[in-house]
Amino acid sequence: MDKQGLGAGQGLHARVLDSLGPAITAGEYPAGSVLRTDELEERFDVSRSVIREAIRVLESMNLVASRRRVGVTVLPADEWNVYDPRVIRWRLAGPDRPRQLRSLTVLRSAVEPAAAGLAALRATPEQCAELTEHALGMVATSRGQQLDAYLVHDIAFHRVILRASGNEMFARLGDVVAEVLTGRTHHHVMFTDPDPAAVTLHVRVAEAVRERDAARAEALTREIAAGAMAELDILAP
Amino acid sequence: MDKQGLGAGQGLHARVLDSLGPAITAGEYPAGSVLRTDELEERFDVSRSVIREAIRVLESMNLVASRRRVGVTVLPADEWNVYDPRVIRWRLAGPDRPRQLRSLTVLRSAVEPAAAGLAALRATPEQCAELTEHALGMVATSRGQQLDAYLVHDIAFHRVILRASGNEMFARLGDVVAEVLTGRTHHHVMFTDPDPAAVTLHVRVAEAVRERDAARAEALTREIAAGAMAELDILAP
DNA sequence: GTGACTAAAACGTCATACTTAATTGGGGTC
DNA sequence: GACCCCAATTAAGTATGACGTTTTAGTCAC
Repeated sequence: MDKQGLGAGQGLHARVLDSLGPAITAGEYPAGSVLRTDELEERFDVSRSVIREAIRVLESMNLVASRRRVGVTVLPADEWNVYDPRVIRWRLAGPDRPRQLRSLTVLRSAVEPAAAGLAALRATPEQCAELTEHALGMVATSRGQQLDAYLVHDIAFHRVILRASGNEMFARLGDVVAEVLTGRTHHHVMFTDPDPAAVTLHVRVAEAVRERDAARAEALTREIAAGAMAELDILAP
Repeated sequence: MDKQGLGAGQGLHARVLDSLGPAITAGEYPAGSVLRTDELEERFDVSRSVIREAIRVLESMNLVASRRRVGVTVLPADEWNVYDPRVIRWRLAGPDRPRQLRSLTVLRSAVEPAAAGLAALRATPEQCAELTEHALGMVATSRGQQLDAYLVHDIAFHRVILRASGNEMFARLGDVVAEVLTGRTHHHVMFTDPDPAAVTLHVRVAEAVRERDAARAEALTREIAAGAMAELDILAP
């Protein structure tokens, strides 16, 4: 997977970050809470430079704001850079994971159909092949408790769609989709095999893209998205 | 506007950041370029701490990666955290502004209709009022070279829609939309008054939301988005 | 030619001294 | 008693020197 985000990278500042970030996004420090550098310094038993660098990163995510004479104050949640991959991951690991999963799924539902439509227009032959390959992979692993293998193909499929759209903003949501799909499989603990209807839809999307049928690719992807929302009891708008 | 992003905040590290960030996103340092801290230290005439903190922030945006013995290397553009507000602003200020504007407009076109649909279901009476107020403001300022006043209402209108959707991921795109709209007005230098059709559409969206007609709000917003894409010669999918 | 060992280069960490800005509170004036 | 101004305090910001760690590259022996 990706390098940043998971596990305490290397370096002390990353360790501090991976302790403070989740704590803040989990709401352990309510908005307005104050962190003092020297207190953290003692708490983590590291030097000031390390704390300062961690704080700078948190500040760049808009999780905190640092002001002289007052300290580092935690910002309200609606100011956080919620598109930052690490913030997303921290929040998905924390208590408001369900809420976060819903938000992200709604975002997916808006973006992926559009991406699929564009992909139908712009996908390269290689990307079409990848798409077909992963759709077939999903079919092959859709029965008999092969959830992990299925997940791999599912993630890859959506990643290719987003990348093939040719839009960099869409492409960058690949990690988000991966997190959501992983979360769904592992948390919502699906002991049951995937919905066959969803599997079929993926195959048909791959077909539509291959045939350059943008409208159909978009509509089919919208159906996939509707299914994902239904799973989370989100009313279909 | 927002605190972070514009102008060299306060503090030396912010000044370094506002010099390096735009340079990197502008492609002045091709992917793989190496920056050495002591070189930067001398170049900006600041201490190591300052450089290191700036580097940490660039690293958190995935613009660079720092490795021992080799230095700070610039990452390829497709790894950047393109949703970071500062990255967005830097890129909009740089040479690939047109490309960036297109990407963001396509993103808007995917997100805003969905947001409008949700807003119709969830907007509070206050938000409905704000919406109407800004739509009327747009009407009032749509003639006679009042582009700046018009822009204010336009931005506010779209911000309310995104916020009223009740989805935090959508809400956070308010700044992006603001940048795009501002960019369109100031760069694409519109000497002409806004398109009357677009103005009318905004009024009708406000109506639809007030009347809780999600489908209509979504469809009308889709029309607005199509107009924005047409302005940039993006083929409507 | 292959292997291991060594040396150097760059970032990473620590400790400390000093600077700057903002808040607080006291004292003075009206 | 209310208000304003100034100074003291506090915590972040900056600078600097020393040392640790990792990675690359080069050399030397076999």
